Amino acid sequence: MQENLVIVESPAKAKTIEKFLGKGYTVTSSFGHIRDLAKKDFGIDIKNNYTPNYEVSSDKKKVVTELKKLAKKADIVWIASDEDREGEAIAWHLFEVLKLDPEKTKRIVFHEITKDAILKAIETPRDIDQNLVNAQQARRVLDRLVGFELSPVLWKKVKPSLSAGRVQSVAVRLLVEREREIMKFNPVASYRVIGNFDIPSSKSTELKAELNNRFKTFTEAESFLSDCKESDYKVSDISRKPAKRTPAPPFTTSTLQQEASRKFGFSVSQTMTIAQRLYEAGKITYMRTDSVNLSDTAVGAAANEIKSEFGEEYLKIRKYKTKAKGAQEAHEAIRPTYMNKPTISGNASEKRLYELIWKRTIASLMSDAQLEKTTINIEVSKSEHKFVAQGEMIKFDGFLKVYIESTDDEEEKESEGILPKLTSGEALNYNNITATQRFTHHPARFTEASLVRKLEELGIGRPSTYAPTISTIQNRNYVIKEDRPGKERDYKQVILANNKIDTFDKQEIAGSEKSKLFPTDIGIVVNDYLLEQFPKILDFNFTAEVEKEFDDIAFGNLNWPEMIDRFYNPFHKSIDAALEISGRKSGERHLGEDPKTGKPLIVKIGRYGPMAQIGDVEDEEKPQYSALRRDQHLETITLEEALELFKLPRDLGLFEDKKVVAAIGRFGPYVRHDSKFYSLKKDIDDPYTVELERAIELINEKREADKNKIINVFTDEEGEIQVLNGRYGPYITLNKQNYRIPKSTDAKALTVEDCKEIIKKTPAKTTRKKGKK
DNA sequence: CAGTGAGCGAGCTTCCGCTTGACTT
Repeated sequence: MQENLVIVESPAKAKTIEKFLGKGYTVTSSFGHIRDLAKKDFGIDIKNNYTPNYEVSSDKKKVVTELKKLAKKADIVWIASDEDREGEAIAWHLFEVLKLDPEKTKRIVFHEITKDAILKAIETPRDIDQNLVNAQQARRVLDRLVGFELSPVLWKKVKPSLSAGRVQSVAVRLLVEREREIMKFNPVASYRVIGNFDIPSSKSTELKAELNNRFKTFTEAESFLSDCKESDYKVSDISRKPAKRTPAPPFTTSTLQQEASRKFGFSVSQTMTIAQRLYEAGKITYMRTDSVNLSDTAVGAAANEIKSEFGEEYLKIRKYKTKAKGAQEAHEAIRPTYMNKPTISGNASEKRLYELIWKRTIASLMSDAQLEKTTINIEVSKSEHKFVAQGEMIKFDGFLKVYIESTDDEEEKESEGILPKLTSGEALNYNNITATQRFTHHPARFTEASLVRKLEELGIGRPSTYAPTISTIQNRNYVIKEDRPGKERDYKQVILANNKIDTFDKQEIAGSEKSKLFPTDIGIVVNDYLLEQFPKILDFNFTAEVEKEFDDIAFGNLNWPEMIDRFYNPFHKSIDAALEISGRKSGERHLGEDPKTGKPLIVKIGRYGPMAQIGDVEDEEKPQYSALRRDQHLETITLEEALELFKLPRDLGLFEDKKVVAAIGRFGPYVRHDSKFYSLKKDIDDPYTVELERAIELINEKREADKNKIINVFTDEEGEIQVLNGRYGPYITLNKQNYRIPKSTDAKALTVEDCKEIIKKTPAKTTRKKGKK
């Protein structure tokens, strides 16, 4: 019997396909790419027509040996990697590395994992498309050149270990520019007027309506309310208009990330981890895709489910087409494998994500919702302005029965309910009319998911890299994801009720943020520098432009080293030019003079991050330094705020003949005594005012707590072995290394020998390979 | 893992896109 070897990219896919093909076919996977450019010397021979130097990655050595073994045994090797650029390159690398025989190698592709599709693919094999492979090589080489030439410039000019690249640097730019827009933004106030009306003809109901005008000033609002006091009200006009709503298309990677973030607050990497588990369990299709397409079999299964669950009238077959820039359509949309399973077993997040995917997929094939929008105008006899009430009634729910897409708008949504029955000309009485001062909102900060959406819109990055990119810019400390409290803001409210107008001064919290991305000072300085020196790379259209050329290469109309050469020559010149300019980029700002010494006060990025400095390094007297606090930024800190920093550390006095000092560190305010740290209590202590007496109290408290922490101490020739109580239960510590105590051991009873035994048995800490997380 | 910020300098950092495990304090 003929032995066949089929190679796909993912092991989960291999498992499924093996079932379809049966005897004579071994299906295995390459686990993605098996080779990459070497790390040293760029992995590219630039002088020699950009010849790439590929190496089997260290974590792929095992896979490659295994594949070689299997290929040797096979009569025919079927390479079934994805049909896109990267997939074609994987096919070519496999062919090269496994040294396959052209006569015995066939390249096949399929778009859905069904028996029919796979059998059909096997009947229509083709050759490896070298043009498509070349387009990938161009992509790979360009990214390496950009990344490995730009990053070292940053090491010299800003700070070591920083990074830059075609994708990540644009992501940071988007955040920095949005942040600047927000800083510049001045909220504009206006008065929004809401009227609540009684309906004499039906005593129970009330009608809420908003004025079709907002007043710029308090005086205008107040004078309008005085007019209202003297006015009569009547329904002047009622209009009803039919409307419809259509469902959103099935999920792609980026839309799944957005909805999971909006509906459940998942980070993009959380969503991907959960989706990966669902995929491996065979519950959903592949989760890294930019396609909204559903296979015919899936549409059929979904149609059956809709008909039996909701009825024929709820079914509407639609064909979705992908619009995203640079989409490569190697897969289907993300959908349940079995459309007749609305729920699954699994943990809570797996269930939630699965149900979301099921609902979205089903809804995408359901009927439009039919609505009726009603608008009622109310005339005010003493004013030209009108009140407008809007209502919405669902006449046929259609897809709304299962799924409603969320939006990023945080604006409070006025629920547009059903309006009471009224007739034109009917008189109304006001119950109360309220003018509230409202403020315009600055542009929204990005969440992880909304940044992914923006990148996708620009055609930058791929489904497999969205989550890693978001992590990289956070790991480099260009960006931080955090909550920030809002500020208290005063606003005015004028209320007309019971024939009386009253004014209230009120407060609200405005501008609080939850789980948003903020650029850091480093991110801002790096972005400004890159934008100044390498505007082309940071251009939002750069990726789209090179993608066009990659397409030309893929069609065989452009030679890839030529394309790279045209890009590289001017690019490399700009690198040299940037390195010629002496000095570092520190984002230095001169804030003014220190009133005490008359010396200049500056803020800048120092070796350890953002800092303030009084005096010059060249002065006789050494400058004073202070790190900025976490909530302070180079661009916005004022002279007063910076001077405040130098009031710390404060000398509190002596305790047990040693100095006690109060200051603020990375983990917040603390007092230091005898080179030990004692945290100040949040909301109770203030480092600017705390007294010695209180500091001693804190020191004693901590000493007491530490007593309970120590179970036992032994002194050994290797150092001090301590048995301690920790967060995760008792543990042993020696020379700053911690060791776990086996369960069911009484920590108190451990002897020195027991401890040494445990230490010896603990495997040496696997020194994490480079690329710290 | 909290304080620092001078200067020297070995050796290292870094990209984007395919994939899945090992990591547990």
